[in-house]
Amino acid sequence: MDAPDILKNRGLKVTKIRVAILEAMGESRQALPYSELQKKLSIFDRTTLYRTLLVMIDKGFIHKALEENGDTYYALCSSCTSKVHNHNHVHFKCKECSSVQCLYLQNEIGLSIPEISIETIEITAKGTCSLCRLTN
Amino acid sequence: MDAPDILKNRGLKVTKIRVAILEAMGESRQALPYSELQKKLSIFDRTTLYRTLLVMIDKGFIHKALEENGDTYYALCSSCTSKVHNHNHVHFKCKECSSVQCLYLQNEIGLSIPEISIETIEITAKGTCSLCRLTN
DNA sequence: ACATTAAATGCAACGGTGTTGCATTTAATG
DNA sequence: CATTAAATGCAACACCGTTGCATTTAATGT
Ligand SMILES: [Mn+2]
Ligand SMILES: [Mn+2]
Ligand SMILES: [Zn+2]
Ligand SMILES: [Zn+2]
Repeated sequence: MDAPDILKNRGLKVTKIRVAILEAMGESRQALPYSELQKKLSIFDRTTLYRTLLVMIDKGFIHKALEENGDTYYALCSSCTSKVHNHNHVHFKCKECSSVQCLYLQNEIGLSIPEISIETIEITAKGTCSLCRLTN
Repeated sequence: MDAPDILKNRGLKVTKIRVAILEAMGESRQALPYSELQKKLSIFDRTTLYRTLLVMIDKGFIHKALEENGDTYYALCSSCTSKVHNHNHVHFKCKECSSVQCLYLQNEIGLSIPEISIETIEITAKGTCSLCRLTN
């Protein structure tokens, strides 16, 4: 299913920038830093990009995978809706190539601390990705 | 041991802003967002604050506990040196009062994924802190 | 195909943060 | 107290987050 259909099915207007964002993120298979989205979508005003990202987060199309050193990495959601947001997966950043990806694992990771009520857990792993391991 | 001694013992010059940062963070017992440090230390130029934070991270005095929505939370290190940085602990943010703290737990949390070599893991938990739970 | 309208867009503008260069000041040392 | 490497303050620039407002556009019904 292509980007315009995805948008229609979820009751969102089909606009150029929304299509462009979905296509850019679908191709890369990885999280994209804001700075790169900005470059790829430089035909659009950055305010429009900013507001579109807000909408697409809210509607469950994308999520923030990582915020680091002022850059924010965005990734496609796997099963979110405007009502239900599920981001209980691991984010991985390669120290070599700086790529960021979502890792969907089998076993859930839980935490329990006395006195504190924990609702969500975010895990960011860092190391060397499979591609960079081959290169070395 | 007070802030000037801590700095001397680690071979750093005792300057006003370094003392002020150590004291501000020591009192709060929590991570402080950059924005708050900026306010508390407004007598200093913000470039100096910026560079001092860089040095103190490098020297193992403080670390970034959380980066979220453009604000960075800094916390005191428990046992880091300029050579060895140990941040394998959990960071917790209360959704009620926005406080951020370091949680030093017993059991280590490990992750293992085929093809990928994981070196470090960062865990951020969110929920309601003990103080806010009492208030509710 | 065309008019209607709510939503989306582009532009301007402001404040905050990250970052660097450079001249000046200061903490440590003997 | 003199020396000097380190730290500081100031200026400057780029980038990001955010908002208001006027204009354009996608969707809908006729
Ligand atoms: Mn993800
Ligand atoms: Mn910490
Ligand atoms: Zn890599
Ligand atoms: Zn709280």
